[in-house]
Amino acid sequence: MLLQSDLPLNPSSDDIVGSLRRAILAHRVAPGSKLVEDEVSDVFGVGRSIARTALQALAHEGLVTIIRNRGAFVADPGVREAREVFEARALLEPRTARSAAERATPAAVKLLHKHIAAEHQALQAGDLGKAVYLSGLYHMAIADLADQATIAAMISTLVARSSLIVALYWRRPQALCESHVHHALTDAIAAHDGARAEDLMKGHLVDLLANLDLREKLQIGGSLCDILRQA
Amino acid sequence: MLLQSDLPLNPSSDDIVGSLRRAILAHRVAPGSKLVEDEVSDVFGVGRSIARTALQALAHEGLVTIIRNRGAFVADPGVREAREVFEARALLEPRTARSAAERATPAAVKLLHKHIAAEHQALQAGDLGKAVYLSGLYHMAIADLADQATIAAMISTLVARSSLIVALYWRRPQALCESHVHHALTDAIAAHDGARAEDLMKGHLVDLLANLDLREKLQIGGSLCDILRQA
DNA sequence: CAATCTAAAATTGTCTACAATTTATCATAA
DNA sequence: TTATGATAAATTGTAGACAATTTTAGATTG
Repeated sequence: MLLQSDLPLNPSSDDIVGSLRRAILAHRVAPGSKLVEDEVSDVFGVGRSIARTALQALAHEGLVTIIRNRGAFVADPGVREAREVFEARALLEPRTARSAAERATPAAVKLLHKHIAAEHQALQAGDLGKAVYLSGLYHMAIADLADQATIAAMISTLVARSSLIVALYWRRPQALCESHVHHALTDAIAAHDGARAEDLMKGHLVDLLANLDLREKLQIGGSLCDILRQA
Repeated sequence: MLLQSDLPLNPSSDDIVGSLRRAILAHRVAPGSKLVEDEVSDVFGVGRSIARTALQALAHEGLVTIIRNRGAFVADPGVREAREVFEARALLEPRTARSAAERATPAAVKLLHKHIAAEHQALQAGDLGKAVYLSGLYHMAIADLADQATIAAMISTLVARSSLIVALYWRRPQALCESHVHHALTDAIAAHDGARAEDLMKGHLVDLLANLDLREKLQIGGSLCDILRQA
C-alpha cells in the first residue's frame, strides 16, 4: 500500500484519513481491497484505536465499507450507486457553480487555473489516477467559492465517491478527457457569468455520466453456466 | 438525560447513536450540552470505546461537535449554519418531492398520512419537541419515496440538523405550524402531481426559513456596552 | 473583594490485553 | 479428486489501564 509519507511522527486519525483518502482517490489501492487494522496502524506507527477511528471516518464519507466482524474495505460502488451519486451532483453543483461565478475573485480564478494545469500535467505524465484526483479537487475548489460550507462538504464527499466510480466504470482508457470543459467553466466563472457556469456544469456532469460504462459488472445469475462452458 | 430504554441489553454503537439522535432531535437535551463519555457508557451499560464510537458517528452527522481534549457537545448551530442548511435543503428536496410524487404508491401515501397524524397528535399533546422530530420524519419519508438512497441520506442529515435549528431559532412558540402544508403536499403526491409537489416543497422550505428568527444570538461586538448600559 | 496561582479531580487520548468471530489450513472420508 | 469437518491462525470487538490534558476548587496575594 503506497502512501506518501509527508506525515508527522505521531499522526492523528485525521492525518491518516487524509493519507488514505488520497491513496484511494488516486486509485493507488483498488476498490474492494481489504484494509486490515493492524496493517494500517503499523504503516502509520500508531495504535489500533487510531487506525480504527480513521477507517470509521472514511466509512462515513462513503470511501470505505465496514462490515461487522469482517473489517474495512475500500468502497466498491455498484452501478446503482454510481447513478445516484451523479444524480445528487446534478442537483447541487450547477447552482453552486452559478454562485461561484457570481462571487469569484481574480485570486480564486487563478487558483482554478492552477488546478487545471496540475491536472493537465498529471494526464501528460500518464498518471490517470492522479489526474482524476486532481479533477475532483477542481470541482471542490468551485464549491468552496460559493461560500456555502454545508453544500461544499456534501459536494466534496460526492466528488470523492465519483473518483472511485470513475476508476471502476470509465469507458475510454485515455480519452482527451474534459480539460476543455474545465477551461470553459473557469472562463465563465472569471467573467462572472453565472448562468453560463450553471449550464456548463450541468452539461459537464451529464457528459461524465455518459462516459461511464454502467452495464452490470457481473450478472452472476444467468452467466455462470456460460463461464463454465467457456472453460 | 432522558432516554427511552427500548434498547437491547448489550447495545451496539448504532443503537446508542439512534437513541441519542432521538433525544437530541426531540430537544430532550439542549444544544451545547456536554456529553461525557463515562456518562454515556454508564447509561447504556457499555464500555467507553462504544460510547466514543457512537459520539464520533453523531459528529459526522453534524448533531454533535467534538473538540479535541474537550469532549463531545450537542451541536449548537449558528445563524450562518442555519441558513446554509436550508439552502442545501432547497437544492435537494423540491426535486426529490417531485420524484416521490411520480413514484408514490397508495401504501406510501398511507404512510405519509400516518406521519402527519402522529405529528398532529404530538402538537395537541403539547410536546413541541416530539412534533418537530416527527415533522422531520415526514420529510425523510418523502425522500425515501424518491428511491435515491444517496440523496435521501443527505436529506436525512439536513433534516436532522434543521430540527436542532428549529429548537434554537423558532419564532412563534406555538403557531399552528405547517400541518396544512404537509397535507397539501401529501395530496399532491397522492395525485402524482410532481410539479405541484415540487412547488409546494419549495414554498414550504421558504416558509420554514422565514419563520426563524435569524438575528445574531449575541452580537458581542457593539452591543456589549448597550447591555451594560441597560443594567 | 477580585485576580492569580497551585494542587486535585475529572475527563479525554491512546495503547494493550483478552474475548469473540472469521478465515485459513489440513486431515479425513466419499 | 472433491467435500466435509476439525483445528489453528488471523482479525475484529470490547473493556480497562495508564498518560496527557482540561477543569475545578482552594489558597494566596495585591
